[in-house]
Amino acid sequence: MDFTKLAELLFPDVDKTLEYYEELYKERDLPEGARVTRFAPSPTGYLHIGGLFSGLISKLTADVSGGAFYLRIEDTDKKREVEDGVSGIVKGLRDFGIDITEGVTGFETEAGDYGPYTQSKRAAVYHCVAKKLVLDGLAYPCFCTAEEVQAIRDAQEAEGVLPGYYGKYAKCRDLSFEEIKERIDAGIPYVLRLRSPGREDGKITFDDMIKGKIEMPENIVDVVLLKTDGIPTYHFAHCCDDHFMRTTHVVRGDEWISSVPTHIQLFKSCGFKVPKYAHIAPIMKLDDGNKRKLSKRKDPEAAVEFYSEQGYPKESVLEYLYTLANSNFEDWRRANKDAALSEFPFNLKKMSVSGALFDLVKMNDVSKNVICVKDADWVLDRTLQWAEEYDKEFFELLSADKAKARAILNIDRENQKPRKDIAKWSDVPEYVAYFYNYQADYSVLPENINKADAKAVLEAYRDVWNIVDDKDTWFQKMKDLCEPLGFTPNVKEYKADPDKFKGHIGDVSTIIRVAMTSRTNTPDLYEIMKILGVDEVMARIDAMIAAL
RNA sequence: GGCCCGGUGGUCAAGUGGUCAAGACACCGCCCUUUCACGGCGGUAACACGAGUUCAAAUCUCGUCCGGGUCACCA
Repeated sequence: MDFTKLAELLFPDVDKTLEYYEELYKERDLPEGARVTRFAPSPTGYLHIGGLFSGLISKLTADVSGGAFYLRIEDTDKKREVEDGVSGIVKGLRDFGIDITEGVTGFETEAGDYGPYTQSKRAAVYHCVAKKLVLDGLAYPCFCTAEEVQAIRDAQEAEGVLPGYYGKYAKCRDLSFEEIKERIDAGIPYVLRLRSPGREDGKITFDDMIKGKIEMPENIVDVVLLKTDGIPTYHFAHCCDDHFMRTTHVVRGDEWISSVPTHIQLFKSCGFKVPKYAHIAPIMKLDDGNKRKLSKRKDPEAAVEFYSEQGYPKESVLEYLYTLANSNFEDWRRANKDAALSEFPFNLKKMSVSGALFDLVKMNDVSKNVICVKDADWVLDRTLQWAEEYDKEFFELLSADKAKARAILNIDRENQKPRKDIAKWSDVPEYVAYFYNYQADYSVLPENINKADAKAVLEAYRDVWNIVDDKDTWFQKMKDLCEPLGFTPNVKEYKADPDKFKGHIGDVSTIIRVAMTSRTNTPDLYEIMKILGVDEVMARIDAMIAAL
């Protein structure tokens, strides 16, 4: 067979050579050891938390090596296409700290010397490589219909042999030039297949940077390179793009691991250098006692949007993802409380081999630690940003009196003992609720406190409280209340002989706390009362007295 | 089913032949305390199972079981 004739028949429009592209997309000028990585999602408009994770790992891998990271859009599946599926992804990445400086940067925009970075715009490159493969006798057109391919598969299943288009089952593999030309002239659609050089019982080993050494059967299947419409399959596009974009390390989800033999074979067939692979385990969820991948359809927390809606600061999401990525991150964070995330010595080799369960409780803890050390302005600012988008009513409420809002959020903040009340901005409305539209609920008063005693405490307290008191005076007055009413200001004394007292200072303060807030757990009461103001404090005390 | 990968407390996990098997979250208790918190200290709780190799196995080998992934003109 004259492959030159075949190549011309199949690709009459390809006028460039491989050398042309080799020259166009030069080796990157980077220091020794620098890694080039990418994140390459489909433009579904939806960013999965697993995608964010994968993108983050990819970027970190490049960053710690002084390399490059870019975003490529893999839109070779027309069926999946959605209107502008790119912006949502770019925004999602940006919202959580991954700014794209190379590759696709938004709807119809991109940056960098290795573009276009959108696969649908790279047909010329794929066809050029495909032509070369045909020229080398490593690819051929296949005219089998979907039904025929399925029939082959069914027969193989019945026979109990490896399913797929290969060897003696590959009906179109050895068509003559004339047969091919006849069909093409007749307008019969065809795909381009790899003429796999794999041996039936060949083995291939490769070293995955996360999973380690893996041995697998060599690929023998004549995989599809170009679909009927001339668009490449993932496998072929991966090979061409990662070669010409000069990717050195392919970081991707481990669902790809089983196609590595195919990919390595493709790279070699094209005469390209095989990149290093790092396959990361997916983020899982516990469902009915079984682990499974977080699912776009079933799990709201799978979408990155969820974290925006809930109001998790991007810093928190990032910190949590870091803890999943490298388990020594938490130790590092404790030792470097103020260090920027970028200073963390991320190590691809320390990635977990199997999938971690996503733990929202842990995530909340991480987030509380992030938020508790920030100042009130930052907290107010972020809360307002969140509320403006997701809780308009609350936004209006806070905006109406920012000084008050700031004062509330500043209670017990900016001191040595920060509270950890807020994990996400959607916690704030509830957290500050008793300052606005107060609905009293005295049922929270602990059962060990007698109502008559509570009433007595409140009646006595309403006469002594004074908004101008400093904190020591304020507290002293509360203590002074204790003994005349049968309580003790000394907790130890109470514990030594509980029967001697009606309660201790903690109970007294709880009574007042409940009157003010209808809660038993709040930040500093002294500050709360100052913010409420004289009228409100008196009104709330009176209201509770009346209710008891 | 074939082929890969994995199985350490409820969760995330250190661990690479010799440790009374780290640490974090969650839970419980105590302490501190001028309330609430924060913090400190302590506790419950794990090497999937069975054989081997070895003086010695979470660690190496084999088998079993369980979990995950993948077998497209989807990525």
